[in-house]
Order: sequence, then C-alpha cells, then structure tokens
Amino acid sequence: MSGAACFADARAHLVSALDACIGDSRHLKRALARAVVAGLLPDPFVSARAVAAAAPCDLPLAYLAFRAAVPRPSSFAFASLIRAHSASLDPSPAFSLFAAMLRSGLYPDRFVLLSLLRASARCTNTSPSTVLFLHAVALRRGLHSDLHVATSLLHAYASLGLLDVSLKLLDEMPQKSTVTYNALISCCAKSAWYEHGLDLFTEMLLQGTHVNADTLVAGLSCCAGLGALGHGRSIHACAVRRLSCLTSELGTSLLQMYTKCGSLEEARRVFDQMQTTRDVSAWTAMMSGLAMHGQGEEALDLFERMMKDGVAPDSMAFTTALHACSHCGLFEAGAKIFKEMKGVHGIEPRMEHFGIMVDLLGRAGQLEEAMQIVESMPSKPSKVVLGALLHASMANGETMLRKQLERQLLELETEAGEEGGFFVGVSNLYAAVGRWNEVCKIRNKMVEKGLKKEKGFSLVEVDGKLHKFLVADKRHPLTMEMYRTLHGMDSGGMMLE
DNA sequence: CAATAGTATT
Repeated sequence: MSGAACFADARAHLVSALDACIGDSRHLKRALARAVVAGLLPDPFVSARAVAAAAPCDLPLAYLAFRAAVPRPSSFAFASLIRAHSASLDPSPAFSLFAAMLRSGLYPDRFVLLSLLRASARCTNTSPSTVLFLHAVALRRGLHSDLHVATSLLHAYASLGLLDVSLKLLDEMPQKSTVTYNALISCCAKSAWYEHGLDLFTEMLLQGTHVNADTLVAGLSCCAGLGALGHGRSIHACAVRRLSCLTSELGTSLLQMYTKCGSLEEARRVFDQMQTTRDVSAWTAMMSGLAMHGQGEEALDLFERMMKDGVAPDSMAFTTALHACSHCGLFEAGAKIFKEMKGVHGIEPRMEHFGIMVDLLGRAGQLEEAMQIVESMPSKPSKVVLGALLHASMANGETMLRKQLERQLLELETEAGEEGGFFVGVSNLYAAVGRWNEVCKIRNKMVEKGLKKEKGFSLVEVDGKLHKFLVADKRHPLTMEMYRTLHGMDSGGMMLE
C-alpha cells in the first residue's frame, strides 16, 4: 500500500471512531488522544469531525480539537461550535465565532445561519441590527425562502418584540408550517399581542394547517392574557378531542388559562386530572392561581404537598410561594420560606425574590428588615426592588429614606432610557403622596423623550366575542347603559365574590 | 439541524 493510501485509510478509520462516540466525553478523549499520537488531529477534516462529536457534550474539548486544525478550522468545524453555543445557556459566543469565521474568509451556510438565528432569538440582549444583518445574509445567499431559515428568521424578529415585522414575513412566506405558526403565536403571547396570537390560531384552523399540542399551549397563553375564557374552553375541548392524554405542558397551560380567566373550579378539575403528570410547573401554576384568588393558605398547603410528593421546588416555585405570602399577608410564613430557600434547598435568591421580600416586609411594617434585605443583595437593586422600598417608606412615613430613594430611582430611570409605562408608575407613586412638583418633572421628561404610555384598556368576552374598552371610552352604542349599571353596582352595595 | 409550559413588576 502506498503512503498516501495508508494515510487516507488511517484517517477514515479515525473519523468513524470519532463519529461513534458522539456525546460520550470519555471515549472521545481516548479517540482524540489516538488522533494526536497518529499526528492526524491537525488535519482539518479530522479536527472538524472531532469538534462535531465533542461540541454537544464537552465544549472545552471541542475547542481543543478546533484549535488544532492546520492551517485553520473548516467551515464544518465553525458550524458545529456555533450550533453548540446557540443551544447553550449563554449563546453569545456564537457571534464571536461567526466574526472569526468571516475573518478567515468562510461563508455562512444554511446550518450556520440557522444556528445564528437561534442564538439571536435566545440571547436577551440581541440588537435588532444583528437580526437585520442575518436577514441580509439570508437574502444574499438565497436562503431566505428555505422554510426552516424563514421560520427561524421570523422567530428571531419576534423574540425581539418586532412582531409587526414577523407578521409581515409570515404573510410573504410561500409555505408555512405548524412550527412557523407555533413560534409566532408563542411570541405573541410573550409580548402581550394576545389578540394577534388568537387571530393566527384561527387562521391556522381556517387554512387547514396542522395544529399540534404545542399550538394549543401557545393559544392557551393568549387566552390567559386576554381573559378569554370561552376561547380557552374551546381549545381545551380541542385538546380532549385530539389527544389521548394531557401532557404536563398542556395541563399547565390550561391551569394558567383557567385561573387567569377567573375559573378556579375548572383549574382544580384539570389539576385533579393531572395526578400522574404533576411536575414543578403544574404545581406552580396551581399555587399561583390560588394566590391570585386570595387563597394564600391553600397555596402554601400545596407548596408543602408538592415537596412531600417528592417534587423539588425551583426558583419560580419560590417566587410564587413568596408572592402568595406577600399578597395574602402571611408574613412569618414568607420570611421562613425565604430563609429555607437557600438554607435548605440551596437555591440562590434572585432579583424577583428580593423584590417580593421587600414588598412583603414593607407591608408588614418592617422597614428596617426590608432595608437589610436590599443591603444584603449581591448585586445592585433593580428599579422594581427600589420601587418596592419606596412604596414601603411612603406607607411608613419615612421621609428621609424616601427622598434618598426618589433620587436613586430617577437616576436609574434617566440612564436606562425607560419606556413610558414605568415613568407613569413612578409618577403615580409621587402623586399618591401629593408631590405634584415631582409629578410634573417626570411628565415633562416623558414629553421631552417623546414617550407615551399606551392607553389602559380592558377586554370583556360576551358570547365568544371579545370587546375592547379603552380608558374613558364612550364609543360603544350602549355606553350610557353600561355606566348606569356600573354606578348601580357601586351604590347598591352589591358585593363581588 | 426550524418553535416549545409554570412567576414577579410596569
């Protein structure tokens, strides 16, 4: 056998060995060691296969193989690493790798593009220009009409909150899949575009696009946001008709929908049906529903039962349990849970937990303790935490502290370039204590920045049709009658609940 | 090799 043939043979052998241990870090290390000994790891082809095999389970090892390539890593090696990062907790290194890839003169292919779009959608701090750039790349390379690329692109825009762009893209897509719709509907729910989400759901049914369990989950989130009980019920019926059993995801969405729509009874019924499929999410949704309806004690009972059932609480479960305590005035129970969170369960409290604790202690009149919480925090308190403390100091007549907090909060606001909603929130806090000077200052600042708060509105479902009412809305033909009824409820001493 | 529940606050 000639030298060249021998080399090729050894290389092929090694590559198949590498492929055989994808995801198995220990075996991979052994195969890599053999590659090094045989002097084959620098071969870009071998290196790339090693990167691909190691990336899903052992990133440092993948980088080792990546850097070994001579003269440089191949496109395939870049793609594997970028893909691994796009799926990880912090996808941002995917972009540095992409930059390095471009610098070494390699073009992004379909796989790289898909991974980068996924990374954009999952990063919390992606800038719109990143997605715009990837969009341009897709167009330039003629990949924009590929169904998966188009779906990922639409999802990337939607994750930024640019839903109008996503909807336009959807409109222009020659073919759309279930996944395309699911991605968009769930983003609508996340960005409070509930009505659009439900419209898309209906559109799917009308044009015969297949609806799966995930579609129903996304649709239910929209119903929950709208309080559209009727629509929620028909999605529930749809689920019962199509699926043999309730998955925990679907059950959890149903719980959320029913409790947010005010039907605790139906939520309970679903929860009872879920005996074998209850996980942390399901327990959490039920707890939150109870707390929402003023049943804090029951929520805490559920929290206890969950742990007895052997389901470990996570960060969100604690958020919910603490909120139940704060909301229902169970101050001692809340303090105990907060302590045990780290002490017994080893879960580090985060910003939300601190915020709820400050709120809870403030309501209990324990301002000292609330301040201690803020001082004990590992990072700078967010505006929510400071706002809770401000609220507490106002309720407790602490002028000094209040003044200090007001200054801090305003600084935070101005540097962050906030949206309208929070400005209004802060100005309401000032208004509540009659500090009209401060109210004026904030309002002026908002005008300067061209910020406007979206008008408040409520939605009411009657006979399956949604009706929208803006603040001080008088356009409905039956306006007078409605206001009369409202006033009647006020003065007639009619009690709700 | 496209998307994926449950929380808190405005």
